[in-house]
Amino acid sequence: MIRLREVYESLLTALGPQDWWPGESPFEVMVGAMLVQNTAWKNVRLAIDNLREEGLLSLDALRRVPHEELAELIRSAGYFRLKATRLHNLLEFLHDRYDGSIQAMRERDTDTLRRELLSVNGVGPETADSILLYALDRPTFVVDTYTHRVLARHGWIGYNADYHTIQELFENSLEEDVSLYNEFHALLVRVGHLYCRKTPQCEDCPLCDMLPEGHIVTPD
DNA sequence: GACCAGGCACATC
DNA sequence: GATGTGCATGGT
Repeated sequence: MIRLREVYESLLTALGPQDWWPGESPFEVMVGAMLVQNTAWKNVRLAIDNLREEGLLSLDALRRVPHEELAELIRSAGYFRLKATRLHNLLEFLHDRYDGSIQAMRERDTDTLRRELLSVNGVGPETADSILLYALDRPTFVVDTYTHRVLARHGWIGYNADYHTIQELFENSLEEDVSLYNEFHALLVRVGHLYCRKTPQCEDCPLCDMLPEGHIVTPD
């Protein structure tokens, strides 16, 4: 049985706090969550920098930008036409459902918010949970490619484990703590970048160190 | 020049 | 329900 708390402590000791989405507005976090889908964060930052330079990191401003123009501004984030459409879908949702008020969203319960977010075309489980955790401070564990791969590689879950199962694993074995979920997810992405890419770099991996002697990390 | 990255929706079987 | 495919840029 995986001791997630120990995994967390190991990662934090080895890698330190990741300080994810520091000093950014909830709205900016939402935009980032949409743009980062299946994309390197470096490319997303270029796109967000463009939006910031144009003064477009607010709902009202961004809603007024024509589709073609928005697509060009976020080109660096990849899938730019698709993401322009999906971003507009989210913006219209925020406007229609909450009159653009983050405060109004904060007053809604987490389950309802998650259902509503998932109803937006372009928002899937990870994007919804990223928004809930990183923009709205809800104790919702975010499961992404690295969460799945890192746990599976070290034999803690099966490769066929689905999103909900992995999320429950975290939420059931950890205390409900926004800061903990925030940091843990960021650490999993970081350790994934460093040691658990498609071609594993297991040497010096803090998680491989936790495994029994002679344990072989399984390939994908 | 191939390979990869903090997904998601949709088509087809 | 499972499996396959399109979407696209920029870094390694």
